[in-house]
Amino acid sequence: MTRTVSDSDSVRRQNRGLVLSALRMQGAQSRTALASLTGLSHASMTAIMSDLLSQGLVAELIADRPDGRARGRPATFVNFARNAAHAALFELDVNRARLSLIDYGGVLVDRIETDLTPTTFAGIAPCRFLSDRLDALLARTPAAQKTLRRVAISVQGILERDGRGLRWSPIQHLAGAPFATELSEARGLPVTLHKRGRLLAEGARWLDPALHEASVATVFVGSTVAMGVTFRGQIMGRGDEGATEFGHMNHVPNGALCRCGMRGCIEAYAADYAVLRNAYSVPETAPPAPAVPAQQYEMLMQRAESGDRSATHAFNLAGRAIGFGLSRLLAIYDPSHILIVGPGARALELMRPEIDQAIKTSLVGSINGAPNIIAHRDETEPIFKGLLMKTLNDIDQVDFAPLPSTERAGTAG
Amino acid sequence: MTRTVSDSDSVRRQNRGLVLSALRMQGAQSRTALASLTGLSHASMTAIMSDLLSQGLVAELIADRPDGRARGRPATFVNFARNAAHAALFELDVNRARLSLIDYGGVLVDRIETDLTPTTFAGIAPCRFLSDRLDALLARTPAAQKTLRRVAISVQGILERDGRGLRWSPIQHLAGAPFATELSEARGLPVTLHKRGRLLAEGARWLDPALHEASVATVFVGSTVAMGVTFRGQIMGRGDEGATEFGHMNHVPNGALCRCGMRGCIEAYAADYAVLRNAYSVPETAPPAPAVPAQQYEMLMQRAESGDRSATHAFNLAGRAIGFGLSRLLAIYDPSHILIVGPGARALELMRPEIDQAIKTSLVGSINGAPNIIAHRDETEPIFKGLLMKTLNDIDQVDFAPLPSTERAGTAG
DNA sequence: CTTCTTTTTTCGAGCATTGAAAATAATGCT
DNA sequence: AGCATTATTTTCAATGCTCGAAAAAAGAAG
Repeated sequence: MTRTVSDSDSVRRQNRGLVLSALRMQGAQSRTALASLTGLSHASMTAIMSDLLSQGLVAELIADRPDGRARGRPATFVNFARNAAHAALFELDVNRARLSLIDYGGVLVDRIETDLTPTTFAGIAPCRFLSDRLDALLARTPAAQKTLRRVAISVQGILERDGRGLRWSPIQHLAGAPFATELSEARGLPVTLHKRGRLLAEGARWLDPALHEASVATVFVGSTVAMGVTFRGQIMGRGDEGATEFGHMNHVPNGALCRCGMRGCIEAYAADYAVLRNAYSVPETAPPAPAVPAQQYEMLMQRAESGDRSATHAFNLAGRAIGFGLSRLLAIYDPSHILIVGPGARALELMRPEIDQAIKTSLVGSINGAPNIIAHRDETEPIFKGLLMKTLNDIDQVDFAPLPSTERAGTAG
Repeated sequence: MTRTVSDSDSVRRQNRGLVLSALRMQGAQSRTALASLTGLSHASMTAIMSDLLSQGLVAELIADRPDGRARGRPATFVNFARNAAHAALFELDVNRARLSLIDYGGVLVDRIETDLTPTTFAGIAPCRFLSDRLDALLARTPAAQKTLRRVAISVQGILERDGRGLRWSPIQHLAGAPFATELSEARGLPVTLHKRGRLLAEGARWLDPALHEASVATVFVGSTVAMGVTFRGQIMGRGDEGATEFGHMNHVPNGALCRCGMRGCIEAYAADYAVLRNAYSVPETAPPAPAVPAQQYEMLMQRAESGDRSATHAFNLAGRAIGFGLSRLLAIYDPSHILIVGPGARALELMRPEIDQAIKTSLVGSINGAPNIIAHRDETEPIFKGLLMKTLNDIDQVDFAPLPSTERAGTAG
């Protein structure tokens, strides 16, 4: 249970959070619209909004858009004050690092990309690498230096239980390095680490509003296989839950060699390197390629789509691995939707027959029916969007929340 | 998200719930003790307690136990008023139905047991069956008739999404029958259906206080294989989440025939009938026995414990199935403890080597280390305890909660 | 210039929490 | 027996939040 005492302060926080969420979700709104969106009374809306305005978190928009037939008093829209805060978002991948600067309104301000190789972090300490990019980014937008409140990093792998480091990562030389803590101390800013799967879960809700309240498993298929889950629109827990190691769920005991060093993982059948390996009849115990060029993977899909036998076979094996993984997932957690994202999403139709077949062999799949499996063809947006929304939400609810008391709009004195 | 507006009413409910939970967990307490247990101020404690007293939910105990060296004003202990409510709890099993009458204090008042056969519910409608037992029970304790507030039923199988019925159940002729709704209408009482796995999750927290805040997967091994999960002391969702179909997770494609009709389920290797089948070298595609006498299962364990080859082999196969199931579970959800309960708990040591072996082959198991696997030798208590606590909690928070306003202790007039 | 319409703010009431002070109820010492 | 001591409960006044209703504000329509 671990519930905690509730008082009038927690009431205000709850309702303030409600308002901010509504604003994040629906964009600029009038106070009246927000009141009905959140269910709060107009009176409370006024009070909360005057708090937010005096804190500088939101700003009133000038009604430059008189939409013709407006009868009564025109509504003043409010929205996030873009300059109230900035955040730096790193996305670390096996072969690329991307750093984005966003403002409090969620707008992308600037972006830097850097290629990574398996030896990058052997040559430079991860903290140093990140710090350098951050300097470069801030040099181009000096105004953001003062308002930068958070650094968030998307990583792959297994996090420490305290979320401050990595126990294992497919990105070489990253595990064990306390770069988040170091960077945090060097900059005097909160630096958070986010497992990719968790961000997939977060991002999926924002990609398709219809899924915002649903239970969704989002599967990334590409250089790795990852999964995040939401449960009726919520992500379990505060930490890095909602993330799974789906890609490293065992598919076949003692099976194909995975990049993680284990054998028989789903990833070892369904990630790009695995499909490639199978398409070219390389023994499945051969060491996985460190990185597969996007073109090569694309070409393989084309070959399979045009009927090439060995390519088709490779995608069938991938589908079978994912299918049995999903079938096993269903025994534990039964989502209403399964979203496939990443480069491999394009190959869903190649894999679907095997996926369907595998799900049919499970009790839950056959009783409850297979969930909707949908491809979302977008390699990075779910992760970026998830990272962005998670970070803005942290700023909303953590950084800007604990102000103890605020002066109300002057009570006539 | 789906959060809702908070007001002073929700504050009171939250804190009231806190007090009741503390009382359920720790037993009779003084107001002062409850205040420090919940974190509420003494003043609030007085207010909440006078609410509860005037509603008749709790009663003050007469301090019949003057414990010697008590210095100041002696504390008056409060506890649940046992006669404030009663509940009837059905536990439906493949071969037994048990009905317990409990009071609001959680004390078992009376109990009726009935054997079931695969044809029981072919001969009598489930609603009728339940209603008859309930009449018999109430006839023996007429005082409970007026205060009976809820009927709760523990079942096995897959529930409808609305939780009002069963889609599938190993108990013959139970799926599809709307007995919960019928019984509810016939009696004018709320009747709730609970999946066994969910109750395992609920019950595990109460069996061992140390696990109350942990993430636990509780596995029942016996005539079926079931699992419930808690996450940092919480059970996901309001409905029947927290339950899984672990027993029907696929272990080997196209493998042994399961009672559910599918092939290769974990249950088809690890339930009592499966171990029996393997120990006697019956083909694994042979139809499962409808029910295995407890004695026969016990004997099998004894044989294995004393070294009998075929018996040992059968338990090894069971361990392997459970082990791979757990290894696959770990990829999705990583509990700190795994509790094995039910008749098969005694066989844990026979299965442990294979379980450990299987977990070692998974990435999460090898990075994070295997979770603590503990046997809890108690066939029915986790389920009963879970059903009891869940139902009492429902009475606390649902039945007794929505009273709109209560008179405070008279403000000097 | 007045009337209508819609949005926003103000006002008073109601509730729940809290810390501090007061009341209560027993024991221990003189 | 009487008074000091000690621990538990209750009372009191202050604070903060929400809410409904009424008032104020800001344009559009006639």
